[in-house]
Amino acid sequence: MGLKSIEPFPMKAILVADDHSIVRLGVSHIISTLATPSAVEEASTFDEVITYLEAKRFDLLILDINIPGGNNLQMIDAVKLRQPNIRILMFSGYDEQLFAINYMQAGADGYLVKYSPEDEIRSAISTVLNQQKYMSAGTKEQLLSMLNSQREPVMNPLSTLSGREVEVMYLLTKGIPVARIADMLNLQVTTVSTYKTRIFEKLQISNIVELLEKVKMYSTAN
Amino acid sequence: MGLKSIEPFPMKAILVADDHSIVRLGVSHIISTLATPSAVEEASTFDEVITYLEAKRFDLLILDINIPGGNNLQMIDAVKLRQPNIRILMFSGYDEQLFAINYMQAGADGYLVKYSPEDEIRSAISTVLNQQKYMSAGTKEQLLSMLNSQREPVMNPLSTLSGREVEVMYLLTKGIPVARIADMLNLQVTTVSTYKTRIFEKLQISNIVELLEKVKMYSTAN
DNA sequence: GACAAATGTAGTATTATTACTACAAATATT
DNA sequence: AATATTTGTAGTAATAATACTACATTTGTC
Repeated sequence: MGLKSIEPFPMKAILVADDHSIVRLGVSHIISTLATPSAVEEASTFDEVITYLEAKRFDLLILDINIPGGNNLQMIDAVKLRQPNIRILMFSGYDEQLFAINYMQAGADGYLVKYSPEDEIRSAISTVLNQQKYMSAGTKEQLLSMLNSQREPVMNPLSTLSGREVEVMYLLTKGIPVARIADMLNLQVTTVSTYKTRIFEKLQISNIVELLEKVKMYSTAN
Repeated sequence: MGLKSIEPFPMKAILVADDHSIVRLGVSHIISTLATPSAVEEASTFDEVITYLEAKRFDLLILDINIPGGNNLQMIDAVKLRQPNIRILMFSGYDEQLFAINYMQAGADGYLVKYSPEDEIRSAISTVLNQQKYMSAGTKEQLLSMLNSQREPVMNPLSTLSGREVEVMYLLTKGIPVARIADMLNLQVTTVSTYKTRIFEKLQISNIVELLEKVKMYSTAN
């Protein structure tokens, strides 16, 4: 701790992607309190994220699931394609652990919900920056019980949905019509319709109102 | 400006209510950069807000519309009941100007969307703190055009529905398809469809999910 | 009481959604 | 490895929902 010119901890480059500026501000603020000195850039759309990734190397991307232009699992691939070694910490507004598992499997290094206390956010960022995986206690538990007994008694029906199905399910709960979902995910309308059918089958429901009930019932109680 | 003991600007007390801790952090950070020195408290549920309000006087409440335990217009009354002179700045994740008008009419002093740039958030907070109303350009415009045509007082849009419309609306919130509603009410499908269209027009919505939100927001059930 | 607006009702034409069906690729199971 | 499921994707045909339009009653207003 003497020589100014020798940096034992090289500056880390972090990209914070969220469409809410206060969230970016909060996250940047937390980052500024980390032991690791870091330079933060901010993006508010997924396109901006891509632009940044093509212009400069980053150590970590903190990515809001709901970012405009993104909002799907393919985001992970799109990011890793540009920078295979970047760390990705998903940052989500929903407590839905469901998403967590899917994104982790798709290659994310961590999944953090926005209502997590400040300390947890800080520790999640450090953890992922240090090349480790981060998972909230709840997510970890869910993953374990999932690996453990595959025939658990009371299973969360939402967890039986596949990645794509969860994406569509989420959009459906926002009241977005099938045609527009197809558009957003670059799929045929009939494809989305197939997902919808499968979702309804798996959850044993027959309309959006029931879908909202199910989601409320099984996702809030985390 | 010499005497330490004379405070020309007394400390303001601000309560930031949002279930996302980063948002609270970001807002607190912005507040700390204001000219007005302020003491910030944080709440993450509406119950906590009430508890705070009953314990201590606040100058300003920054309130997330979607806060757990709240999420409806009655929040305003609940707050003003405890502290009639408190200023309220609504902070919302949705851009929906619809909500804005409703909350302003219900007594809020400002309505701010979360994705607003930092400067706008800062200025909104100052504005409301200084006893003025804050509105985004878009909201202002909408409000004006609304006042122009007809200045009806705080109106519950649900109460503008006719008898038949209410019947259909109710069935719709149960997730019952149009065809079956027609059956139940012994009407033609197209008739029910017409009601549905009129309901959606009156409530300014475009799908069932939004219908449920409206009903939740305005139903006195809470 | 006259005229305007709101309400209850429905038809036609168009658009959106769903039911089936299919099939390759990825996973899981034996 | 061989076989069975699940998942991601989409086409065709059928069904449901909507946009417009229309019109006779109420209901409200000057």
